[in-house]
Order: sequence, then C-alpha cells, then structure tokens
Amino acid sequence: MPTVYDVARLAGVSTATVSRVMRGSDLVRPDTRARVLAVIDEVGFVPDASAQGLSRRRKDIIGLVALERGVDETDIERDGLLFVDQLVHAVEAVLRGTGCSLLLSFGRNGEPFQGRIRALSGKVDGLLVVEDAMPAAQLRALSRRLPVVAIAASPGEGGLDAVRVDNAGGMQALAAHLATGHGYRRLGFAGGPPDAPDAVERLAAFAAAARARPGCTVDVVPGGDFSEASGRTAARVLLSREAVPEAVACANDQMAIGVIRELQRSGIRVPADVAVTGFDNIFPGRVVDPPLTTVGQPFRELGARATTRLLERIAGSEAQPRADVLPTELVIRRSCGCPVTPSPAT
Amino acid sequence: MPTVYDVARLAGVSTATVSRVMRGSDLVRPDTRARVLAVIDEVGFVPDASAQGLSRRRKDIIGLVALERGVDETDIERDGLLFVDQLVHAVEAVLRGTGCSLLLSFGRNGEPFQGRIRALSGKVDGLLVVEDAMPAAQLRALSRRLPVVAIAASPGEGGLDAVRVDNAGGMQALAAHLATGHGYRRLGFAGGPPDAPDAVERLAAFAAAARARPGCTVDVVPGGDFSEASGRTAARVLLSREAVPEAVACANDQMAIGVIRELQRSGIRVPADVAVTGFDNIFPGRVVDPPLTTVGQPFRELGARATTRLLERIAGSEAQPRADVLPTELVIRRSCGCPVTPSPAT
DNA sequence: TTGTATGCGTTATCAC
DNA sequence: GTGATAACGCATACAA
Repeated sequence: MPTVYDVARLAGVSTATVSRVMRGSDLVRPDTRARVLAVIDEVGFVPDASAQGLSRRRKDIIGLVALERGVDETDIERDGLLFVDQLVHAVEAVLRGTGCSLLLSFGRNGEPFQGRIRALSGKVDGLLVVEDAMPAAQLRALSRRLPVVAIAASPGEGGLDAVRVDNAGGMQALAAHLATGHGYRRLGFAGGPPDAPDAVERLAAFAAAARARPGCTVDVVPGGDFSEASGRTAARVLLSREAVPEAVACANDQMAIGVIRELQRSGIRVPADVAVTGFDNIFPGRVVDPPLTTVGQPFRELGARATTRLLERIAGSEAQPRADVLPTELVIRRSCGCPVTPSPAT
Repeated sequence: MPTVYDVARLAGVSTATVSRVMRGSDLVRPDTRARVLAVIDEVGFVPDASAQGLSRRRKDIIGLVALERGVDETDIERDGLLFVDQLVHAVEAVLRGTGCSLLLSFGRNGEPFQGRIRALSGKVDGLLVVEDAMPAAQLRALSRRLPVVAIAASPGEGGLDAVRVDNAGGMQALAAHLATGHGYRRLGFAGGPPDAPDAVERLAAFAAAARARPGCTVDVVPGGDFSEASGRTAARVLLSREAVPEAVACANDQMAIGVIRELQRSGIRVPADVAVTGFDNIFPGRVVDPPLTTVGQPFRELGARATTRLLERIAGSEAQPRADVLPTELVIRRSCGCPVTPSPAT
C-alpha cells in the first residue's frame, strides 16, 4: 500500500506537496503537480482514511442506525424492510454530492444494540437515529458527544434535532375519509410495535379521531410488528370478533397488505365487505389487489432533511435544535371502497 | 471528546493499560481494570476509530458499491430497489456478529462513480462490488490493493472471488415450464439493462432455451432498466406487434409487474390472454394480482456468502479465488397460467 | 512555491 | 502487571 511518503520520494517532492496536490491546493506549480499526479496514478495511491481522519479530525462518514423488525431470521423471502430502505437511499442520495459516506447498522428487536452503537459512534462524524433505536437517555448522552439527528423518533424529545412526519394529521384525514366519506362506523385498527413512535402516534390519532365521531367505535388489535405476517395475525383476531369491522386501518402498508390477503383467504371481499387502509405508500401497496388506500409519507424528504441538518451540525452549525414535521398525504386508491380511479399509471 | 490519555490520567494508569482494558486483555489486575472501567464509563470514552485504524492497520469497515437503476431522481414514490436492499440486509446480518460495519455507496447510471469508489476504498478493509459497478479493468486494479468480492458480476472474470446465482438454470427451467408445461409457442422477453450481467444472462439463457424448442419464437424487447416503468414500456411495445406473445418473461420481478399492470390496463387478461413471469422473487411479486410466477434467487445466501468470503480474505486467507454459483428455484404462482395453488400463505 | 517538523489517538514492543 | 515510547499515514503551521 503506497503512502504519501512513497509518492513524495518517487516524485522528488515533500509529503506536504503531495498532500497539497491531493487536496487540490493551487499553491503548487503546475509542472510539480503534474509530476506528483503522474506518480499517484502510477502507484495507485489512495490516501488512508484513518490517517486522514486522525489528522483532520473528521472522518467523512455518517452513521445510520435503525431497527429491523418483523423479520424472522430464518425467513428466506423477506417482506423487504421498505421504510428503512427508502430512507437509506434518500440519505445516500444527499451524501452522493459530498465526500461523506454512509455507514449503517441495523438492530434487531430484542438483541443488544447499545454496544454496537457505541462502537459505531467512534467511526463516524455524526449519527442518524431512526425510530427509537436507542433509549432516550442514551440518545441524549450520545448527542453530547456527537451531532445526532433523530428520524421518526418520539416527539417531545426537546433539545434535539429531529425530523418526523405528520402521523396524526395523516390519520385524522384518513379517519375522516373512512367515517365521514364512506360512513363506516365499526372501525378496526391493526396496531404496530409499541416501541415504534410512528406506530403509537398513528394508533392514538386514528382512535381519537374516529371516536370523536358519534357512533364510531374502534376495535384495536395491538402488538403487530410492521410485518405482513403480523397483519395477517391481526386480521385473524378481527375475524374472530362477533362483529367484524367495516373498515380496518393499519399501522403501515405491509400490515395492511397482510390484513387484505388474510381477509381474502377467508372469503371476505375487500373493500366490499371490509375496507382496509395502510400507511407509508410503498410500492407493494400500489400493486396489491385492491390497490391500497394509504397515507403517504415523504421518505425522500425525510431522509434528505435529516441528512442536510446533520451535515450542517458537523460543519459546526450552532443553530437552535429543531424538530421538523413533514406533511403526509392521503392517497386514495380502492381498498377503502372508493371507485376505480381512472388515473393513468398509479 | 475524551481520549485514552484522559482516561489514563483520571484512573492513574498508563495509556497502555487503558488500551489493555478496552481490548479485554486479561493481563491486567481486576481492581485496576475496575478502576479504569469506572473512568471510561464516567467520561463516556469511546475509542476513536481513525486512530485505531491507523494503529491496527485495520478499519473494521467493509464497503458495498452498487448501481441504482431505473429510478428517476424526481420520483417521489420509488419502486424500491429491492434487489440491492435485500443484499444490504443480508450483508449487514453477517456483519452484525463481527466488529465490522458496512459502508455503502450507490452509483447512478451514467454519473461518474469511479472517483467515489476510489475515495471509498481508502475507508474500508475490503469491498463488495455488486453487478458491474465498475469496469473490469478497474476492478482488477482495485483487487490488487484490497480484498474484493464481486456479487452478480459478469462471469468469466477469472482470478477474482465472486458469488452469483444460476441465472441460466433458472431461465431454462422457466422456459421449459412455459413451453413444455403450458405449451406456449409465441414467447416474449422484456429485457433489462445491457450493462447488468444478470439481465444479459437471463435474456440469453431464456432465448436459447426457448428457441431450442421446435416452433418457439422469442420476441425480445431490450433496453429495460429493471424498473416497473420500463416493464410498462416493454408491454406497450409488445402490444404494438402484429402478434402479441402468449407468454412474456421478464428480466426481473419489477419489470414483470410493470408488464402485468400495463397489459391489464389495456384490457388484456393475465394469464388468460398473456402469461407473464419475473425473476428475483421479491415481496411485491407475491402481492400482485395475479401472483407472479418467477425464479427465486437466494438473496440472503448471496450476501452472506460474499461477506463471509470477504471477511476471510481480510483475515488473510490465501485460498484460491473462487466463483460460486448459487442455485435458483422456479417459483410457480399464477401469472404463468397455472391454477390457483391452495398453499397456506404465499 | 516548497520543505520541515509536529500532532492527531491508538496499539504494540519493549523494558521494568 | 504495568509503564514509557515508537510507530501508523496524513495534514498543517511555520520556515525557508
């Protein structure tokens, strides 16, 4: 592995000059630069990031930690953890324009994650923390040593940069559509993980909005894990009730898809017999039959906003920490009972 | 940011002892260890990975570089790049048990990627290269400086560790099922990116297998990009032909889903009028109506195998480079024209 | 414009 | 068991 010393020697210059050439400094004579560049190219010199990081006190790496949920380790055919995947791509897209890279680490439900996050924090300049990937206390402690931006974390964590989406607003719009628009009264809700802030908020907002309407009831099935399988389970529970709901809202799209398919497997027509809705607006929801009515969240913007903020912090921004809330959007398709939309290609 | 020096001073020991405690060496007296540990915990010391990397000549980071295709930058609702996402999770799952982290970098179709890979190579101990994320020549050059394992790369790159799946075998089985099983004669193929080794292999194998059967023709529509949108485009092309195929195989599942939906939008029944098949076996293919007959590839194993191999190389393995080919599996659902399978929950 | 010398935070090789 | 101390490879303040 060639180092600056090798390059310097071969080019007949000092290491300082090599460094200048690498960093694109213009305080170097063109012919010197050319000579150095030639050597660099010839020996295939690539600066060691560890050494650079040590010297510049900056690693040009940010980390993203998230939870992997609802995935059986032995499952070959996974659901696809669409939410976090979308986020990863959104973050990476922003980083693409910078010299920064993305380091990622997923924690699984129960497994010890704190230790890994700790170690990881030594490898990065800043951290994106998705959902409540770590306890609030540790989050705060971490954020004193390192720029941290929380994504989709529990609200109320003041003094911390955070970006989340308007779960409540989306659910209220959805409840209104279901109750007022369609006139459904007996509602159901397939809840997500209790430790997922998004899931908690969605459930609370939906239940509150629905129950605020006269005659509306909400049959909540808690304990899902955002996976399709847990949606199926919830559907079975709902089917075992004396009065099956007219409409079932779900913590996310994957669970909604599970609910739809399980209902259909039991001979129930969706949405004719039971309407079903999701949250997220991921690709499979457009594909399932019937197409899923859902609440769309702006993945791209969520990741981009958080990343931009983190980069600013790393660059030294001392601005007041902010908690941004991004708008969500009701996406009407057919699973709620609305007629076929003649839209070109949704 | 506390350093070993701070900890050493506070604990009244030398930095060497702190280092020993951190690394879990047992050559340190229990009470000393306890004292050091207490200080570490109190000041929240986390070793700087750059310094560690410099000293240990090992960064405990591996990189993954892949291509992002078929995604319009302005698209809000993305298809989800399921293939690479699956891979990322599989890789991360293996890394989870080690002290190693995953750094990732996506390149977009045309954009300059080589420079970023170069810089990235200074940050990692080894590299996973997906598809032909970089020219063969550069790949070889890189692999001389760094352990590299190619995933789903073009075959024939001898002397390099590689893991791929049996695209040809899968396609042959599929062609046999379509031609012999169902008796389709006029076949179509919605091809993927010419620079995607998987896509090229799948097309070649399918066309060869099909044309080897008497009476079979294959109408190939090249130039897709693995996205659902490009599947729709291909479907439109096929529809404009004087003789629409009886069955259309596709480069991947997303394109197949696009084909299905576009055909349906034109009033064509799938599979009654035209059968459609995919490749990959991703979640949306189970959800689409009709459920997609496809060729399943072992994402998990693909990522795990490659990662394990890379880790071995980094650990110093001098074993002969190998190119593993993982088996694929025909997944029969309904889009090929097979009757409803009464399977419990596919 | 270029070179010299030092620091960055850790690990490891020695001594003690 | 523990403590000095020399790398590790790069960036940079300061000289020249």
